[in-house]
Formats: sequence, structure tokens, C-alpha cells
Amino acid sequence: MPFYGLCDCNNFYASCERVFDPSLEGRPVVVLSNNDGCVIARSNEAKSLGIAMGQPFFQLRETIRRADVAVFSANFPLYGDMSRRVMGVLRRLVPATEVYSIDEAFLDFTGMDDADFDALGHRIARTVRRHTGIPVSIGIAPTKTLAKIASKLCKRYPKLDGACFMHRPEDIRKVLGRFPVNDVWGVGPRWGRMLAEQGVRTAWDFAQLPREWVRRRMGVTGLRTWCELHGEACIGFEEHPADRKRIATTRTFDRDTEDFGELHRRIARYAALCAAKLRAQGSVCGAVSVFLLTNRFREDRPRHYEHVVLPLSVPADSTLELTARAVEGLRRIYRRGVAYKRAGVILSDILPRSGFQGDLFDATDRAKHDRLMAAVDALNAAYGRHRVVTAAEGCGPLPQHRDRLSRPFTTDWEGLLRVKAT
DNA sequence: TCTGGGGTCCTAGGACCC
DNA sequence: TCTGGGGTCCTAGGACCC
Repeated sequence: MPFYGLCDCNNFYASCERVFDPSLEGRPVVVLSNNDGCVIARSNEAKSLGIAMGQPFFQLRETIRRADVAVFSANFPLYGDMSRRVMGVLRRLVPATEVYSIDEAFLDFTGMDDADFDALGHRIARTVRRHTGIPVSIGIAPTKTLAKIASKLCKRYPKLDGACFMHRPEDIRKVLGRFPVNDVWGVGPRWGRMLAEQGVRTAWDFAQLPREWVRRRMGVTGLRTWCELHGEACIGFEEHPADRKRIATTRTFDRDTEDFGELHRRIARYAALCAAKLRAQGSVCGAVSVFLLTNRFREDRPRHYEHVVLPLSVPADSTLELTARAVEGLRRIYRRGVAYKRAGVILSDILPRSGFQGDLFDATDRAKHDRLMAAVDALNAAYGRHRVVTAAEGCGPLPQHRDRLSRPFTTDWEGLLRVKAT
């Protein structure tokens, strides 16, 4: 029988911070979102304190003082780099991997069909930990959905020691009977509530529902999950995930602003970030959208959502072209006297760069843009993000609260740890 | 005072065409 | 007293993921 593996990094962002400061071991750690707004990662100790995912930081000040919680502003370049290291180790240990998110990868064992999967899982977990410092949970099972459950068991039961091979039908049945249906991959809050109303509490209860009922109430997606729980693999392994169909850069600001100049710099910066992501996957886009939003938590003022989609006559990937369109969009939707709290740029109608039909008449311009962008991308890769920017972005960083940022330990020479021998 | 960001797929309904 | 029907494309909204 073929098996799927899942490697999930435990409390990933919090664990990344811990790698570079071992004094955090045993201490509650939380990582905050952009502008230090809310909690996006928690160590086990922080979870035990009742700190919730997404909880606003300002509600936690008392807990943080009382329990001596270590708090960090999100350091995404660091987490991205640590992720690449983890994925690199995995790639050396199994025939193929599918990077599913920054902290998860599915593992394909084709060709290792007679392996001792229990021992293999433990070896992978130990090796990743030793080579990167990141603790992981490995689940191995007949389907992806079951592998997810197996990996969650590792977190629940430390005795499993980081790996769980779940394959005997009687074991699977026992596990599902104690596994809350809301924690199953593919069952979100809505369906969780709907199922609870039907008296469905565990994954096993769900698997016992009639197939047709699931198909009718939860569509093909819900049915897929149901089949996967029955051990029928419906979600295949994809070693090379498809290109993104939408690329977005959106931010909530540190405060409300009416200042057109600031919005202009922000939109230009977001457009440049989107364009760089677009080129990184080797695509061009056919449309640029821009939106502005007011603070959704303010009851005392009318809400505004301004947005516009601007098609491009010829698909493009140049920061200069996309920025010009995004700024044009901003001019169209901006309303004087409205204080905005959030804005974003979204690229859509994405095509492979190699496949699209260019415009014969501006081939020269295009070649020039291509050379310029290649140079800009190379410089920013070598010397750090935003070293070369468009004039529209302005100089210096955009306003942002990040009071508790750790150092760029692995992505900048200045950030390297200094070790003193005594 | 303070409340994240970036994605995917599915489905229903309307527009449009023959 | 009658108001076709089926296919396709697009969009908005709803569900999910990390």
C-alpha cells in the first residue's frame, strides 16, 4: 500500500525565534502579525496560558507581564529562510516532497514501499531537528488527510516522539473515534457547526454519515474529505505546485491616514512587491487591482471600500508598468477626506511569461524593461529587499510598528550571532 | 490607543449565444 | 392565453487552507 507523509513544523515561527535564543526554551513565546497587531504563532507554553490564535495583542498585556511571555514582531525573512532549510533537509531524506506551506510538506515514499515507516518517520524528525533546530511532527498514513491527523497526534502525545505511522484499520478507527471533527483537514468552522447540529462530534462520526448526505450538504470537497478518512486517497501528490493565479500584497497600516502621498508610496511599494513575486514565478499578468479600506473596527465613521480593476493591454511583469497602473488606480478611487486603514494591490489574469503573445510594436521597450528588472532583482537579492526601489515608493521604510523584531540571523551579515569563547 | 496576510476551489445565478 | 432550451462564460459569494 502506498503511504503519504506529512512533516509539520511545531509552532513554526515561535520555534524559529527559539533556535537563535535557547534561553526561550520552556518560556512562553508568541509572534505577532504586521504592526504587532495580533498573535500569529504560539509556543506550547503560550497555548497553555490560553492565548488564542489571532488574539489582539493589546488584550494580552496583563498575561504577558504575569507569565513573562517572550513577544516577537514577525520576522518573515528569517522564517522563510528557516523554511527553505527544513525543506532542503526533507528533500535529501525522501524521494519527493510537496511543499504545502511555509511550515508543512507532504512526503512521497514511492520506491521505499518496503520501508519500516515508523523508524523512517522518527529518523526524519530527528534529522530535521539536528540540522535546523526546528522540532517537527511526522505523520504517515494511507491518505493525506489521515497523515495530517497522524501528525497532529504527535503534538498531542509527546510519547510518540515526533512521528506516527498510522495504517492498521483498527488503529485508524480508534484514533478517529477520539479525534474532533473540527480538527480534520477540510472541515472549517462553518461545517464544524453544521455537523455539530447533526450530532457529529468526532472524525469517526463523520465517516459514518451516508456518502450521499455528505455529497449533498458539503459538495465534492466535503465528499473528498469523507473518502480520505475511509482510506481512499483522493488528494494526489503534487511535487511541482502550479503557478499562483493571483498575487497580492495588502497591508493594514499602523494608523488611519488621509494622506494621498503616503497612500501613493504604499501602493507603489505593494505593486513593486507583487511584480517581484510575479517575476519570481516566471509569469506575466493581465490585470492590476487596487483597493482602499477604512478601519473595520470603527463604528463611529462610515465604512468605505474603494476598488478598481485595471486591465493591461499587453500582459506585463515590469515593476515600472505595474506600478504606473496601480498608481493610476489609486488616483481613480482615492477620496479626499476619508481616513484609510488598509490598502492592497492584486495581480490577476496570470499567464506563463514564455507563452504569451507580445505586442510586436513595443518589443524594444519590453527588452529594455526585462534587462532593467533582471538587474533590479539581482541587486535586491544580493543586497537585501528594497535596496533598489522606484521613485514612487520614496526613500526609507513605510511606517510600521515592529517594536520586538529579532535580528535577521540567517539573511544578513549584520544579523549573525556573535559567539564569544570564555 | 491597539484588532494579519495570502492563497485555493466550488457553486449558483445571470448574461449571452445559437 | 402564452411566455424554448441548452451550453458556456463570468462573477460574486461561500467554504476552506496555513
